[in-house]
Amino acid sequence: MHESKELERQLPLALRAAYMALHRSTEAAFAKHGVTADQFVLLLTLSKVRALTQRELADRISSDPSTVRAMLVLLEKSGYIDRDSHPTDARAKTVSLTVAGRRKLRTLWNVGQPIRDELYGAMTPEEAELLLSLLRKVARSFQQERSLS
Amino acid sequence: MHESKELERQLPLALRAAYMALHRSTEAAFAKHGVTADQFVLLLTLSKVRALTQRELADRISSDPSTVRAMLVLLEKSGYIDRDSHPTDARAKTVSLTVAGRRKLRTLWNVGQPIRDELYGAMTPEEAELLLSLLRKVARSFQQERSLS
DNA sequence: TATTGTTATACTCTATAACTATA
DNA sequence: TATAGTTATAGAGTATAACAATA
Repeated sequence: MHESKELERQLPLALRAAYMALHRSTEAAFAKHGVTADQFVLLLTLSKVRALTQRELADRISSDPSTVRAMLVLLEKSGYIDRDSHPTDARAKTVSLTVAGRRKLRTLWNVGQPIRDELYGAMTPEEAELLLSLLRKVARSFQQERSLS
Repeated sequence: MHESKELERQLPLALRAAYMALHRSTEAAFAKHGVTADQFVLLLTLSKVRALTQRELADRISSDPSTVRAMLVLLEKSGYIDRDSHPTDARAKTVSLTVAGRRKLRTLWNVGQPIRDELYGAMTPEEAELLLSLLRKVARSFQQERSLS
């Protein structure tokens, strides 16, 4: 009873603190490479598929079309992504990595390796697996709430 | 071997997705109350102690003095916090909640209850406890890295 | 009618560097 | 010398609303 009241307060703050720590480390590591942590997430998301529309991209990185556009404009200026007209939907644009974008992503992946080592060094593989599944439960619980409205 | 490579990629993204989902829900819930999710975290942090300096506050909410100052200026304008000169250190200021700030925090706590219900509804109390301890391990692993520099 | 993307706009958070005052 | 806070400044993400073109 009493413990759970405390837990209730601490879990959201702990989630924030853990993310902030990760985000800050990533931001610092990427600073000299001219890419933000969020831009890295966008590039990484693009690398897993051939191409996405801006709307799909916004959903996947937990953002919105307006924000994604602002990020894409910056990334396009840096030459890391292309925006082409969609083959079947004339309203949409397909976003994809350029060759330079793929190369940059490989560099960033290596730059971020010490951060991931730090992360996984703090727990066993079993704990990491468990954490992953719990985090997904958390994300899913809010997505359901979102789709209700 | 191969699974762990995938896990390695997914855990940071899952942490981000979970936090973003929480943050977005919180932001939406607080929007009509004129307070951001980050300001709520600041108020909540202040509520747990009598008073803090701006430097201490920055550390506790995983931020920096400049950002904290910007937030405090807004919160002071809204009448939720006071900044008084520190009793023994003339350089420092002590930040504390006003009566209005405490009242606002109570309101915000209630407004946020459905979000926490959503969060805890997605898992058992044991899982919540486990998630909390794993998130703390994550945060601690990066704090150590930080203090080395 | 609904959806994709754009544009304009405003706000918040972030972060660095130079600075003052104090320890 | 180091630290607490301020200030100026710039940039990046967030988000809403109005809009055009298309489905």
